[in-house]
Amino acid sequence: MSISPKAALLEEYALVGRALSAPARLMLLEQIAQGERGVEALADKTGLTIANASQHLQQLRRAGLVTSRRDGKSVIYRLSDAKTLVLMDLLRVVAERNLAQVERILRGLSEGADAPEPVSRDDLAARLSEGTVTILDVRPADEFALGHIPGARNVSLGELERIAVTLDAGTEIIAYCRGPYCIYAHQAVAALRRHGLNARRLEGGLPEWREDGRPVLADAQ
Amino acid sequence: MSISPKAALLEEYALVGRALSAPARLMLLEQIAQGERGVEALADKTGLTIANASQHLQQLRRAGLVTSRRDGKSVIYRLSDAKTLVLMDLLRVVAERNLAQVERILRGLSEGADAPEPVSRDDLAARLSEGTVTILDVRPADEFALGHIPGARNVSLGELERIAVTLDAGTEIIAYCRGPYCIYAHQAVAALRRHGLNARRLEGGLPEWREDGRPVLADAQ
DNA sequence: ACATCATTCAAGTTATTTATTGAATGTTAG
DNA sequence: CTAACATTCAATAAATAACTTGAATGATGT
Repeated sequence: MSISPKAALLEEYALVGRALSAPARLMLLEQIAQGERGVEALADKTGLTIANASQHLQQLRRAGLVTSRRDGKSVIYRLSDAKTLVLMDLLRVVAERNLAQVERILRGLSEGADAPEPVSRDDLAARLSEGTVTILDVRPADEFALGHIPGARNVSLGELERIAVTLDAGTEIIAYCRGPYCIYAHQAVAALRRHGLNARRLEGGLPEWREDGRPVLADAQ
Repeated sequence: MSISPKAALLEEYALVGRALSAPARLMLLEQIAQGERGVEALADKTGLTIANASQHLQQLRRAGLVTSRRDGKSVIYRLSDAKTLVLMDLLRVVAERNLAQVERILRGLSEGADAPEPVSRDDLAARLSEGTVTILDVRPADEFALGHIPGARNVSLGELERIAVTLDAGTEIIAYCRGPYCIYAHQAVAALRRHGLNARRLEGGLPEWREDGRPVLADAQ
């Protein structure tokens, strides 16, 4: 303990903050939150080189945000626990609350259409059992396969325009995607509303839904 | 919006993480959590130069963690809201849970004496009304003056040895300091226990106590 | 044992961040 | 208006972090 313990402690706490300070690592966290994955899959999804992704993942692990295990030839990364999700969401909440820039970006996604308040997960759960709602999962098919809300229909943003005309204008549509940092649901809701449909966004994404202990359907591996 | 909105958003969220990635800024946050203060006072307390502190404070402000207002010649900084405290504490929790290094540093503070579990704020509040407990505030006098738990006695670590012999071995002693990152209370409890006293640490510090909506006594300014 | 595959390590380059210094800004008091 | 003061800005040097490339490690299957 050559330096003061106080400074040493702050250094360790700052390590956690530093892990959250690079967009590349937030992207990785978002992906890992969809379900555990190996380095190559994560690198693919995020557009990072494998070596680069590996290094970022090690930083996340050192900070205690993710853990890894070896599965045959692959190393599988997953979130350590729910605290990582809470941290990720707090980052978003603080940013959205205080950074005018974020407001502008999110408003830009709606392109004129007014974005309605998101639906809470409690509300959706209640409505799910009544069957009075259409749920759209706007994530890529492979993430949908790893787990999705029961009854949700997987639609890519590209297909959305084509599918919009087939949807019932009377039934409310609720769209969700990856979670705090994902903008697919924002874009889907805006597109649907331009078609005159009654669409809203789910608060949070699949990781938060799962974390609530609600049912998640996964395709057999 | 020259780059993708997704990347722009992540950049903004990462800004919040980056603000939490430097020990100097965590120190500043800890100080600001004691009560609002001007740049010079914060620089003094943290040992930073004024210009340096000013720049760090602006980063914290850009990230939305603190806000500032002008009061005469001074610029006063304060925490934006309770979310900042939650973020700070989550950093500590994640670090303590996963970083063996933190464990070692904290254990080193106790120097052999086994550290008991901290007392919850609920427990302390209950015991306060019964008057069956001695509360020690081990922060510097000026921070004590800005606000402290009613009935607490302000004692510096230096005075502690001298005062230990005057304390009743039968009454439980509860020590607190600045909050998540402060180690004074750890050290005080260790010292008192070496004197055979029944001492424990309060969970969290003054900022958390205040945030709970509990009474705080401040000396007249 | 050998070849193969996924991941990590190591070294070098580029880009960011930090701390310091001195000047500039904005506010109050005389 | 001017002087005094607190803070911020600007420019620099030093320290850190990010990304790339190619080699090394570790596990699996033949």
